[in-house]
Amino acid sequence: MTLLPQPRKTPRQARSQSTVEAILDATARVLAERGYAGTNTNVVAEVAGVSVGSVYQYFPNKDALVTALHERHGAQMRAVIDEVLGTRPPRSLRGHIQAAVRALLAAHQVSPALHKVLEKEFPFFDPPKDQSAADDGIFQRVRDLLEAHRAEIAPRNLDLATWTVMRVMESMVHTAVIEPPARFTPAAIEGAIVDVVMGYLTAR
Amino acid sequence: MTLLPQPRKTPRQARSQSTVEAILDATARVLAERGYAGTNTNVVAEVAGVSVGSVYQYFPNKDALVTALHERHGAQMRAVIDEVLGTRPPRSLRGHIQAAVRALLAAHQVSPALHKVLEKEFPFFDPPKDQSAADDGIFQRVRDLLEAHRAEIAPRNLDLATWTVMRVMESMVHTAVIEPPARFTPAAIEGAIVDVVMGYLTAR
Amino acid sequence: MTLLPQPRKTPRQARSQSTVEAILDATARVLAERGYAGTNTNVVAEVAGVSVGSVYQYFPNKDALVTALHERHGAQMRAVIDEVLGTRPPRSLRGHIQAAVRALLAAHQVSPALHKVLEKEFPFFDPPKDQSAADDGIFQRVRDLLEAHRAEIAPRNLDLATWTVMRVMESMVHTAVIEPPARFTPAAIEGAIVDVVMGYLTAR
Amino acid sequence: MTLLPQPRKTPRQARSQSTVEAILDATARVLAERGYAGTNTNVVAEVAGVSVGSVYQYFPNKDALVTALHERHGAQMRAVIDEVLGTRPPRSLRGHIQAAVRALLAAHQVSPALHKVLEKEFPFFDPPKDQSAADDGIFQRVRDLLEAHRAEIAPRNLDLATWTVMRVMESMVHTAVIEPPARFTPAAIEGAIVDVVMGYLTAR
DNA sequence: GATGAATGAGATTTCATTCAT
DNA sequence: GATGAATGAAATCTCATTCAT
Repeated sequence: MTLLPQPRKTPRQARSQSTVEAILDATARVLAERGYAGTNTNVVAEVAGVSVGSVYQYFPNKDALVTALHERHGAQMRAVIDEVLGTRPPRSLRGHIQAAVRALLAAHQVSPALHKVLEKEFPFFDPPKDQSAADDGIFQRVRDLLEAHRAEIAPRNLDLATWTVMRVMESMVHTAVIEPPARFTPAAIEGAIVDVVMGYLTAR
Repeated sequence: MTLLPQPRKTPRQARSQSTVEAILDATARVLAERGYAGTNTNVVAEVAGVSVGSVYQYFPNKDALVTALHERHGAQMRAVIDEVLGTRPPRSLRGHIQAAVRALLAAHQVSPALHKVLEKEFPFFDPPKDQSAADDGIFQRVRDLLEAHRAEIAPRNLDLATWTVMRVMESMVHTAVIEPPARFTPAAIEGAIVDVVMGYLTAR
Repeated sequence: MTLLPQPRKTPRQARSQSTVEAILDATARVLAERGYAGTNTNVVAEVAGVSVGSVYQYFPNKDALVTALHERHGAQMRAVIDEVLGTRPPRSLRGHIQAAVRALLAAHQVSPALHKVLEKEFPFFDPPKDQSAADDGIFQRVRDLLEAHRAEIAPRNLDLATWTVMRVMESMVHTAVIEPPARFTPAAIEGAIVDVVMGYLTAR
Repeated sequence: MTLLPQPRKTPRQARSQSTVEAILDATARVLAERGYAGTNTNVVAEVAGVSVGSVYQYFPNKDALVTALHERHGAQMRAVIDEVLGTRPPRSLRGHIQAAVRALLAAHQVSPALHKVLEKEFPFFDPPKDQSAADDGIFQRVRDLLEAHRAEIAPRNLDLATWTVMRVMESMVHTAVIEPPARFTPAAIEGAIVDVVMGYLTAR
């Protein structure tokens, strides 16, 4: 695959900081409203209230915009998980899983249209989950949780279990956001996701 | 929602049949190699060894190409599931789930790159889950399986359980294909997916 | 340095042959009238009476246009020399040199403005004179001439003499075309160039 | 013809002096490395280690940069010739020509890449040969040389001879720098250039 | 039916220049 | 004086689609 497009330069002055924010926010809005194909740098610049040139001042090309948004989204999701699992006093295993699923679902409700585009249209810019340092942190968090409840859980390979739990949560949340089935209530879906994770962890 | 783009005409002659096949195969290859954004009708025509004009003879526009490809893929996946679940003599519940997961994973090994593109773009039980007859068929197959094992399974809402099982299988197979974690063997991953489904179904 | 930009595809049909000609002629006119900086693909297309797309059908980028023109120019100049030196019955050495200089100067009078641009603005696209096969032919022609008059000429290294004669003729013709000094008549300049070449060849 | 772009202001302070030098040096480097088309003010500023704004402090526009550079180069070349021809005690005619050719070739070895760009763009005895006082000076120097050796030389029109000698030297030095033929040694090439000039001057 | 040259709207991208800080 | 973020006109280039042959 190709390298992830990188931001062209890191802004130092306050003015450009806010320009970058404005550009990313505009990208999010345009992407959510018009999809990837309908998104172009001129519209992004216009919505951001800057000139096209400014977009290219900070992002070498269109895809770098989407990549940056992806990263921002990933960071937000990681923060959500991190906060939920770091709760004191500690909850039960099911309590933690449920809280995490609920928080993830909630985080995706903010701008479901954006997430649809982001998750559906950009397989290739998804930074590989395996090596990223940021992801390692969250991996460790989840692993610690399983370790703390080792007595209750069935899977013996904790690394594999951690990977599986994370992937199930992530992919099921995406599924629920991208193709919400009309016949089931959000609560029912949330419950199902929690049941899947708990079923796996506490299997007979 | 707009209607799905339809093939412009249904070819009858053998020559046209093979032209359509060649175009679809080329679309698959190009999509796999260059991603959605990098795919264009001229390249597809070239790879297919036909002229652009011929592509437009059979497909009204670019999206119809991808749609048709996706339908072909969906049909293949449905056939796989259909065959596995229709096995006589019947297997155990776990036997069926395991066979289905294994068959899906195997089907995806043929051209993982293509599936990466195709399934992020369109989950493979598409088109639109709720109405499609084809999907209903597979949904019913899975529901029948759960019904037959109703005594062994925990979830009481069979519709929700069917949806959940299908989504978990689909999304986890995608995950395994799209971001195969190097540290786990394919067999371990397959086992984990089966454990997730079975854990959910046979929770305490 | 970088590779020379190559034509994107070689046209086969008669229609596209004439399109390519039209594009090159338009490039020549625009380049002559507006210089390199003032030349852009849209104007070239417009002057050629085709769409921009057609320009890019045959030339991968703007520079390829200029390169192609360069090559056409080089081929024309080589043809001129070739014809002059191939004359029967053979002239005297001075007769040949004078005919060649005169022919080169005449060839450059057709579109001096174009040649100014072509020679002044495009150092890097000048195909290296040393290895090119086309140039070898002309080199040999000149060398044969010197060989035939070996008795009359001073330089003993015929290869070096050939190179020197060719370079002097070429560069002095360019100089005369690009910066014609107002105080000397064309005939005087032509005479001076011939004197330079002959002086070198028949030095004491 | 338009007037040559002039530097916006003449810097007096030492700091400004060195800024201007830095900008010109950067222009030279960028021009040498990326050619005229690849040169832009932002890159020049960056390489010079100053801001774009500072470039515009001293040069009204991009072309003024190249013009200034060219003037610097021309002045250097003129100084070289001037020094060589002003030598005391006087040498023979051939001695002077040879010294001039050698000095010019040496001066060009410093940064051949820069000279490739610069001199195709602007011959080094520019700006406009006919009027410029600076050029008149060097023209006069050469003319004086020929005058001093009038008895030995063939051409009777000394103005034309001076023009011719200057153009031959200039264009052959360019050729030698821009397309150095690998099969001839630098000494052989230098010899050939001297032979050309001397052959012309001392023809039978 | 098949071809592929031609189209041209519209996208991406560049860069000389300005001007608020 | 110096800075460099911002500008935006104008350039380059792409590609879905058409249609004469």
